[in-house]
Amino acid sequence: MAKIISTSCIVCQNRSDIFNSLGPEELEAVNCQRISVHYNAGEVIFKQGTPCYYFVCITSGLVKLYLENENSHNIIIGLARPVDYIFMPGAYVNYRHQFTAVACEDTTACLIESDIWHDLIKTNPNFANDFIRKMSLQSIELIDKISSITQKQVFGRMADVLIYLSKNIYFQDSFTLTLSRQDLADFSGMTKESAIRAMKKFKEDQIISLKGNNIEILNPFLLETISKNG
Amino acid sequence: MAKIISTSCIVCQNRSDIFNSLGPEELEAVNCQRISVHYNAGEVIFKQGTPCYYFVCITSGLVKLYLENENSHNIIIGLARPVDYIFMPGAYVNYRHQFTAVACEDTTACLIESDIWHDLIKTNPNFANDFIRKMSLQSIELIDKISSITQKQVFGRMADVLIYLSKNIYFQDSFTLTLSRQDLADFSGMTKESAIRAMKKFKEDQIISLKGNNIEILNPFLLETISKNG
DNA sequence: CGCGAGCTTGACGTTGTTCAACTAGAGTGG
DNA sequence: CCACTCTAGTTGAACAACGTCAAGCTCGCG
Repeated sequence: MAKIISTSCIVCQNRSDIFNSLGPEELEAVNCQRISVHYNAGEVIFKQGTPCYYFVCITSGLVKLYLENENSHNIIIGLARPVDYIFMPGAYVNYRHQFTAVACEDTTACLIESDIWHDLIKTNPNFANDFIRKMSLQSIELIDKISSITQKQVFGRMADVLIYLSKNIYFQDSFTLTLSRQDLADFSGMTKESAIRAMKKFKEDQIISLKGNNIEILNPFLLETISKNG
Repeated sequence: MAKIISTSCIVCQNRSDIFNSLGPEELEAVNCQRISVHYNAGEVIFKQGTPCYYFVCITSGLVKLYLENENSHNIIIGLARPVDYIFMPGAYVNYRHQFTAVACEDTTACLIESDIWHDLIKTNPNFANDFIRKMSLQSIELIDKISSITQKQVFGRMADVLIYLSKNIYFQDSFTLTLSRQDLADFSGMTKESAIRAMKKFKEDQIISLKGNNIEILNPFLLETISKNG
């Protein structure tokens, strides 16, 4: 976790889409203020329940967002990738983090003070509009997660997770997992053992190929069917 | 489902809080355009998957918002009460309803065109700010729901629902349910039978009194404990 | 080569669903 | 006014899905 040097927001290639509606002066204001940080895999970016002062924009790596529970297993409610920022519902409500963020891979992120963010919302209607759109997308993802976890059984849930990973995280049918089996389990709301058994079944049925952390979806159509039928 | 006459938004007592940041001209613009509608208990206000043109503000009654699933049971993701409006994440994304809304009691609502709403967001920063705060609250509710349903067993989940109803819907420890047992089950992500058994247990343990649809929480402290321990 | 963390597998137990039967109350038509 | 029906609620028994537990495995690393 060390501060690193990086280019200005104005020319940054890893800038989140949300900043596209900002003019050069606004971007410069963000740039002056931002803090760029490197996290090693496994390091905590922020903890559930702690105050939130910063918006976190991911410029490289992969971050898991999960709900902690002392009595029970954790549950991953989302992943954040480069060109994404981490949505923070608490930033407008109780100024607390609702969930914990941990780097799954080595990750770099820019921290942007929420004051600046709030100012931009108030002064730039397009930024506000894009922000609302992003929050809406996030709500839809949460609703999808509720639907998946409550209305489907293990195979359907695991199918959802594999589809999500290939479409929204790795952008390929074939990918090398940087999440552990425990993470997959937490993401699909089941135990590690159930996750492993579900994947084993998919492998036996030739729906995926699975060698260690290398996954290839061989039959996306069947996987979709399993996802649909629960 | 008939159009009814009602007072202007400017003096309306049942107006949603979100409108507090509007000036008289803005309120008048909303007023000119709004459509007031009465729904009988059980009537559908809008269906999951259909286009959304209106924001729905509840002025009386109670509305359940739920995810439909042909293979599986429905799941209620929220309730909307007077002085609330129904959040619609689709209004900024795909212009489709993500869930179905059905009146649990006789309900009146004002429909407000989303165009007006979008204009207000763009022209009135305070309105935008309040809207973002409301969406944030909604996200937190969804996260809480995920936490409740995935990290707790039936008793914990039912405790959550009873606490939610008393604190956020009926505003009393003693209330007459206008939701069916099936609704309670859908709200806590379990079957009707499990819901009934959980309530029966609470009754036996003197945590609640239960006569038909009349519920009184006798031991809120114990109920909180059950909620915490899952 | 040995250690340890994460992964894998099987046996078993628990939770909660499913199914089927029964009850109570509300509405309907003879 | 009384059967009749229909729906929501209730209960018990059987069953399936999934979690728990314990043991063994693999692979990277010192």
